[in-house]
Amino acid sequence: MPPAAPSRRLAPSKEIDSGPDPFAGDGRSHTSPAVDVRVVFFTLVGGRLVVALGSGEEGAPSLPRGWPAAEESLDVAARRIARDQIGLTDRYLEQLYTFSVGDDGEWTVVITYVGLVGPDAPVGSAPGITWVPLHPRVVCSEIDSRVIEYARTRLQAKLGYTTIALYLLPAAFTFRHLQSIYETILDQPLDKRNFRRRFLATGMLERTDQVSREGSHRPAALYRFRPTDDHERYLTPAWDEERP
Amino acid sequence: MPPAAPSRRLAPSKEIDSGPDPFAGDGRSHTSPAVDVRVVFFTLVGGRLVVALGSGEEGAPSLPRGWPAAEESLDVAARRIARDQIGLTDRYLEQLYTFSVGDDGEWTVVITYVGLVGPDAPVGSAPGITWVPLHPRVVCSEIDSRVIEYARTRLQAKLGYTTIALYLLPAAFTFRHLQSIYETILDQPLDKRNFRRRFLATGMLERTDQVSREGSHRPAALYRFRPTDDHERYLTPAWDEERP
DNA sequence: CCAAAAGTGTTGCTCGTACACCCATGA
DNA sequence: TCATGGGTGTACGAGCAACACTTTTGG
Repeated sequence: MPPAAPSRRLAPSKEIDSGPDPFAGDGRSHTSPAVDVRVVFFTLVGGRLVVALGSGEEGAPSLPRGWPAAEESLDVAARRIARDQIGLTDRYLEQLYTFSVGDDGEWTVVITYVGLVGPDAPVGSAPGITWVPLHPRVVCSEIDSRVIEYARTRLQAKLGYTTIALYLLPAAFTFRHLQSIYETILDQPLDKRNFRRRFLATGMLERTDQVSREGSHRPAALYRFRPTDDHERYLTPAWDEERP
Repeated sequence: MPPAAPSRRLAPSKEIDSGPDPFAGDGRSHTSPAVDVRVVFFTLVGGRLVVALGSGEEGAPSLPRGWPAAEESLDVAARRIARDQIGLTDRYLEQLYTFSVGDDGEWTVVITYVGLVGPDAPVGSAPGITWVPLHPRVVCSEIDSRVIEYARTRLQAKLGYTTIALYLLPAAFTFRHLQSIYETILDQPLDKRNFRRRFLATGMLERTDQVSREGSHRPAALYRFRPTDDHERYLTPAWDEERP
């Protein structure tokens, strides 16, 4: 790869380590970009993965977004956006990626989050939010579209080594339900017996004494996740949390 | 979990989806935080993992940092910082995490990167940069210290399912050398035969016809990585790349 | 010939996968 | 009694971990 031309030097490079001070130097009022936070919230509706979209500037669908309040932590800002715009109080939410967009003079650093909600949450009750299926295609901006696609990829990967599927389920659920979530997100069929065995082997599930009676067939036992919270968090640090 | 008190409303919450416009609303000149980019560069020196530190505001050691130039992409900014401050032109570099710090009125969004350099790079030639071992402790700010620790954790994890060790090695290396890198970073001894077999099984290595003669014992064959670049990149997208 | 690191195979176990039938229920 | 999904066990193969001795060189 070419060693990034030494020409264009918009930021002072002499300072080995001056603290960030974007208002110093040149005459411009700010060299600092805008900062916006966007959340990609998934849930499952009718066996399809759907994402929450609001309506953007000209009514075009776009990811719910906002900017952090003064000195507000990013995680808190993301949760606030989820609460105010989608109506979700507290669900799985994880930072995804940060990048900058800056073609048209609107220079913005975008911090993205992925979230998951289950059917117990009031999906559908937020005004201005529509939940749209990922297949065959989500119509939105190019950038939002790539963010959503990346979020889905990460979700898929993470399903392999965590139990975040928990967040897509109601408190009690059948094995069939659990399996269908994996099948939907991984987009491949799974063997019923192997799935059941492996999941039981983890010891994360607890069989309740209730059953699900629906349809003219044998009722299914309802399970729930054992209340050990060592799911989810894996590599993501707990920084930037809950600074009131 | 408590549903995040509805009190504190520092940012306007009425807007369902106004685009980011940090200069709107209140009378303050900017609600937008400063943005700074910090890089955590690791290498191995004498079998120890070391990190590149510059000297910060009051001469205290701190991670090399800077802020992105106007409309400069974050990845490009991180590479520029690595080049200008540490003297590394092009090495492994990956986004780590973004968080905000904002206690003292200095409100800053910090985007962190992890990088790796091998012994072929001019480590030690950059003025103002010192490479300090991670053990027993790195003396620097609390925040930088946590960033470094998280970077190390991620590096460890990633060593398991990628071949980023490649970036810590010279072009040709012995099996012992390769293994010692894994042992250093994972901080555990590995079985010589199993290690060799598994690594050979991946087909990523190529035996050269050269040997390493050092010490009064049998010379070791030198290997190199086969030039297939499907190492490293796994989940991290290629956004935000090389926008000149 | 001695020290010191390089190099090499086999075995048992664990885990994942493939696969087919009986069970309980409502209609 | 029939249709429908719920629930169960086994056998094979791949891959990983444990483990010790011979080889090649320099001094």
